[in-house]
Amino acid sequence: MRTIKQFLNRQVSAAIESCTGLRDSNANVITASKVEFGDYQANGVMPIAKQLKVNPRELANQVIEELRSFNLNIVERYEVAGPGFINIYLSDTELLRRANAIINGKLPIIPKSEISLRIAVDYSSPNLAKEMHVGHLRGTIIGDAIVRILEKQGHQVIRQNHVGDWGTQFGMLICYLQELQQTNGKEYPAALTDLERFYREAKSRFDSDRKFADRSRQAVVDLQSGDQESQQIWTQFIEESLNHCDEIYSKLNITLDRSHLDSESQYNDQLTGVIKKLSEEGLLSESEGAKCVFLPQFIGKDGSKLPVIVQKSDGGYLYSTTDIAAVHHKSHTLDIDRALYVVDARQSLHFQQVFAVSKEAKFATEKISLEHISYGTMMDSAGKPFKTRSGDTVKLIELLDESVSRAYTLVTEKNPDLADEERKVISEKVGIAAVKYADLSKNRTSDYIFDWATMLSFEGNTAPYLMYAYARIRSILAKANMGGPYETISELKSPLEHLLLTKLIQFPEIVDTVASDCFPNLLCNYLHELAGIFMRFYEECPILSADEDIRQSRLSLSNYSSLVLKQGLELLGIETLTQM
RNA sequence: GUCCCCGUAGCUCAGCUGGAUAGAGCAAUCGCCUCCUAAGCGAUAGGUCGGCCGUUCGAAUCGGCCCGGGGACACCA
Repeated sequence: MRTIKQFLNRQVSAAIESCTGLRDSNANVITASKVEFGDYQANGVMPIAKQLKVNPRELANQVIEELRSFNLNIVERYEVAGPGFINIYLSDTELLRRANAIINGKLPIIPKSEISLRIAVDYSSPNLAKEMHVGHLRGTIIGDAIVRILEKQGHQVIRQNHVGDWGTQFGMLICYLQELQQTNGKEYPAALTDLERFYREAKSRFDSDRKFADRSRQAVVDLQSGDQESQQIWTQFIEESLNHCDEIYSKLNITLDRSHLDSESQYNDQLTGVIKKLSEEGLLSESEGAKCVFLPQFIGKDGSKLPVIVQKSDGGYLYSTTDIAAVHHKSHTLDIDRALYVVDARQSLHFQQVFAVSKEAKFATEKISLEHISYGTMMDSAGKPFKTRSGDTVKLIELLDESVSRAYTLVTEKNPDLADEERKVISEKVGIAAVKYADLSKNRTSDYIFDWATMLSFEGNTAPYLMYAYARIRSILAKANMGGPYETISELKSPLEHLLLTKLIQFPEIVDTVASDCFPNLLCNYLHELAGIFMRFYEECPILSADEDIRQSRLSLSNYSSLVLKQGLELLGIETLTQM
């Protein structure tokens, strides 16, 4: 199943081939940049005319003649414009036919991808030594949206939450827990309700008490060599920490659960194998006591070769080693086609190195596509990394709670007549949605300025705007009180209706783009534009008071709008409401 | 020093493989609720797209050089 854009691209390209003999040319069909230019425009003729040294407008005319002979029923007419653009106007009849098939369920809103791939997506990946903080928000939200989109397209998605549960700091935490256990008996899990504080206390012990620090280092060794008591405390700690994560995931409507854990500790027993293989491949060398891989493309500070250190001089392993082992696991055990790593942009060098070493040493199969889906840092309104006034990281749970409580204030203000219970439900959804959407709607690669005022204004290009649009539609459909099913759009009377319908039918094109490029903000932009067009339609075109046939048609168009909005928001991990 | 990212309206940001007169939202000013939810709609105002040069029918987009900001760069993750 192809989208209209893909279809037109192929047709225009074929027409160009008949006119010029050039095969597989880029027809460059895009959504028209302005309504005056039709629904789609093909920009590909001009570069080709230039290449062939012919007049671009003349070639465009020939291509159009050819296209007309194809008799495409989706196209109403073609026009040459400007220096050689081909403007394409879609046929309302055919648009209606397709739209109605989608509304009544004969065609899917989002067609399945032609090929179903096995795709691993690493995302969220909190460090279990601490509580999740705002720094984990982006990766978690963006990753979850990507996962939902890929799954919807019919790919086999394997979520991987690569939690940090094996680092050096766990020795410190285990030791501190042991201390508390000795003084307070079995009370110790209570101390873990505030992991952040627990970590700070342990850290300050570590920094101030030499003996404690030594015991901590020993505890890491004990833990990693399988000491029973250390393991037991560690397990308890991890369990408690994961409970915190689960609470966040559930609050944020994130699809991750315990079955998606792909923890660092799982790779512990594969690390020696990684070193061995690297050595066999002749890639391993020793430098200053550490085992390293030097690849020519990585240059360090003073122009010297930059190592990928895979084993420290004290014998310990690093996260590069674990990540390489994980690539092997994805490639050879999970048979993955595409591996996405939704991780902070600051780790891009790390991933370049891991990917390069993995390919070089054949930990990666030929077919696997390793992609770092990087995102920028979260900043405060002054452009500095996001911290509390006292300089601590902001706990994610507190941020979410604040958003919900601000939403509650707002709902109460906007809709005071609603029962308190309903206002609570609405503010839960709206508060969380606002946080998620504020993040998703920005290009992931840029740094993100987190600002309560902007995000919680609940106006403009925000989740509440989209949710409100949805609630309005549902409200009309409920008021129509005809039992539905509102499955037939029969005519497009106003240009706005044509615009709205065209927009709706383009939904799969955007989903397709996001699936390949992993930029969820494109979907946000689309939904915002769609909601905007609907709002205009709503203001300008009477629905319930229209004559019967138009009323039926507009209700169906509204119904279609609600289906797409709901589906789109769902793909972003945002829930809808029927009233707000 | 090397490499990577960024610089678009007062603020926060879009701008898809170069495409037609650079778009939203917030903030500002002015209109629109006896009418389907005003968390809305319309209108006005606001830009030498950091700078210069180049590639071409066409550049915010591609290339080069500068300026400014951020990040990464050997035993943390």
